[in-house]
Amino acid sequence: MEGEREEIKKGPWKAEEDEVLINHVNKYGPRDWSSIRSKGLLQRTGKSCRLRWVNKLRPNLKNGCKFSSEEERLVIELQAQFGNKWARIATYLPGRTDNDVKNFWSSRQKRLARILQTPSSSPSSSQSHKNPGEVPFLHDFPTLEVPNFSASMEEDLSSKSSYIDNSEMIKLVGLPDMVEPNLPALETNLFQLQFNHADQKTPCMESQSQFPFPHLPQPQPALTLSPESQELVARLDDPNFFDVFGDRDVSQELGNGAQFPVEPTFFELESCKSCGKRKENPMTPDSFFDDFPTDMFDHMEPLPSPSEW
DNA sequence: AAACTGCTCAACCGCAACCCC
DNA sequence: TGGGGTTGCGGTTGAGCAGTT
Repeated sequence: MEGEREEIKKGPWKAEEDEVLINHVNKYGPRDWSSIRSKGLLQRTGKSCRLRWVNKLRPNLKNGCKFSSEEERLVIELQAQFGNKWARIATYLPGRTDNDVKNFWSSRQKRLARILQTPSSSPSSSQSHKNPGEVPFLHDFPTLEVPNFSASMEEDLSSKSSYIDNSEMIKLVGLPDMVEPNLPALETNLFQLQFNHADQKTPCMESQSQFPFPHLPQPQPALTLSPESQELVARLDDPNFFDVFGDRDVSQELGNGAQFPVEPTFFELESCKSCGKRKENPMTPDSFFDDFPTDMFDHMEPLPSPSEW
């Protein structure tokens, strides 16, 4: 109880504090956090010191870099696989912390929740969601239907013995894969894709390339689409495809029973995220996708969170 | 140009697991 | 083996920034 009398400093860290913390880690390694305070080095809790180190001071962190499209993909897929196990997910993203992943995911959730808000829904609905890892908007928007192709894929996949686990596969499949169904094994092409668009990358991509992504826990097999899904994919190229949505309000459309909200394409995300700006063109296919929440599909699975498995 | 809105990021809190005595 | 201390994790919050109106 003595310790409580000592003032515990909170709030933003100063450079001097960082320096002290770094020195401590250099001497003793990233441990004994509580001893930093007991030795009087810093008036911070061990917890706070650890957090500061892990989130900001640790070497090889990609501070200030937006998530690349590959990273986004990984997060989406790993979240579907592991649930809100941010620390675990972060281990697959070199240079990213669990906090980064958490923040990334939660901002996507917020964005999506806001986009899906209909006039009839309670304005506070998006704020009342206690668990961002779940699918709040599905509860709030009962008329939002699970996309047909997803359901059909479920059936389709369940009949294919090559898939490890039906429910898991459904979660792992992202639309970019469907848009580029001919991509062979995704994981093996990850870097190729990355380098193909290296000129659009933020500088931090260079450092990213120094840290090859470790293998995903479960490699994605080449995607096989159900006939319905393939038809849907084919329609993405159809100019009339966009007539389905036209200039209608997306949220209203969803409220009437969603057609099939579509995740931005891989390359759309690429150009959008890396430059950090939205496209101006009002209704190009790209901007069209841009107006959709990028994670709309990520939450369609009716299954409980994988963390409950 | 100012006000407003949304987004990102850093940090805190509570809880649970782990470790050590 | 139990208790206290430490560490790790996930959820949440708030400040500051950027974009939009």
